[in-house]
Amino acid sequence: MGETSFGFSSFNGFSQSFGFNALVLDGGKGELVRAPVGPPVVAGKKGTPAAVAAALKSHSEAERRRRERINSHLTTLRSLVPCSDKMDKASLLAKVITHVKDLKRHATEPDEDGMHVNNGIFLIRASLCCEDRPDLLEDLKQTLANLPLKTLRAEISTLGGRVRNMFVMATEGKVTEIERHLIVSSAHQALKSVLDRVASPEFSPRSSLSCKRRRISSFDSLSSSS
Amino acid sequence: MGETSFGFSSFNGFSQSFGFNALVLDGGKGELVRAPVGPPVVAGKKGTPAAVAAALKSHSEAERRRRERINSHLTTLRSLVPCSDKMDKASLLAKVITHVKDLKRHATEPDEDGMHVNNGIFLIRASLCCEDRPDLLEDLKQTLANLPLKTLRAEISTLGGRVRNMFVMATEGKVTEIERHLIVSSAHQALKSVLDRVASPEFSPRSSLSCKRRRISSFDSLSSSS
DNA sequence: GCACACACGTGACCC
DNA sequence: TGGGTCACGTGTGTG
Repeated sequence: MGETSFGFSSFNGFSQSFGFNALVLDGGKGELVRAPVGPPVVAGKKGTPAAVAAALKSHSEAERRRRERINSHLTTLRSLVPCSDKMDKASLLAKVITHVKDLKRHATEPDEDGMHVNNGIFLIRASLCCEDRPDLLEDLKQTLANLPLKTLRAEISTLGGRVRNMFVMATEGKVTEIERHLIVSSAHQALKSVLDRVASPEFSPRSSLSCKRRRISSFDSLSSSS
Repeated sequence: MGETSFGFSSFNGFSQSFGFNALVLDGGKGELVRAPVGPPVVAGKKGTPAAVAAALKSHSEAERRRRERINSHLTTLRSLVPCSDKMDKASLLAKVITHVKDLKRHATEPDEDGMHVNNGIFLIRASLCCEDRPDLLEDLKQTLANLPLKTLRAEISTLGGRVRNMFVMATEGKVTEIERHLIVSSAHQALKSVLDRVASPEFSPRSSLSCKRRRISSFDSLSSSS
């Protein structure tokens, strides 16, 4: 049986290229493959040699299809998790595991701190509530454009002369923990300067700004003023 | 070489159990394994028979370790994605793919409507802001217990005689789109009745309730009252 | 018997 | 050169 194993092994290199033709070729040369050993070593157990050869072939083809199915899934997984190109199979799966865990973790604590981590890409949610002024929106737009973030969503609502803005921004690519803190603090700083430009604090005691997990919520600031 | 292949195949069953001992045994019986064929069939190409046997053994062991690594990752993945027990390898990977896609999709639309979907399991975020009263919390606790949801997170803050609650709740299992709507609306209804029990609306004009995407935000209600 | 899925050892290839 | 990964065919078990 060992011999037939080896013989078919070499033949199957061709069967991959030629597809079904190889079956005919294989069936024709089936005897040759088993020739090197004199006696019918183990193969005598089953039916005619041609039949067992055909069965073996369909078996290997099925196995090949199975491998292709698995590997195609692995490549789509590779495209789904970042930086997994040219990574070995086991490492890819390990990365998929941590990725799933990360995503799952953030799915169960939504909106806790206004920031979501997605495998190196960060989402920052900032909200801002203050008195309205003529060019506030233009100011905000400029400020956001100068940040190393792209704005995914923005919500603006006004009521009674006050304006409330909410943004969801994301880093352009993967960032380290340190870069994350720098970006967040600079975003906070920038939005704070926008607030300062609205009016002097003593004239606008009810402004609020939320960025990252430290939030001066609109609820708090408005309640304390009432 | 075919013979050695078959011989090692049977031997490896032991090597798995006995580990390194099998190598010694193998070195000692190396000749015996290849004995059945008289001439040095194919093995003449490389070094001493014992050497090639040792190489082959370490090779197959390395491959076995590789398989174990991959499979262990697959089993942890199986524990991570729901309903993937007793599922074939390819299907498992397919499920992992859709799972990752789902999680990713909801990671990029955070907090949009206070509800996150996770493969049939729904997260509902509800927040509630009103005047405090003695047994408000007990009332809330009862109300939530009667909903077909489990509470994942709860935040309570009070300020100036007002109380603000935030809950993240999840369905116990997978639910359909229709069930989702029913659950959400019943949750909204239940929480609304809690608010009504605080005081008559005319005495508590600044109560707010957020559930699902229709949100009477604290900002709106508080601003309108100021 | 047939179809399917898995683990295994092995040749080829790459550092 | 070894130590690693990969694809392959095959043996084997399950339905």
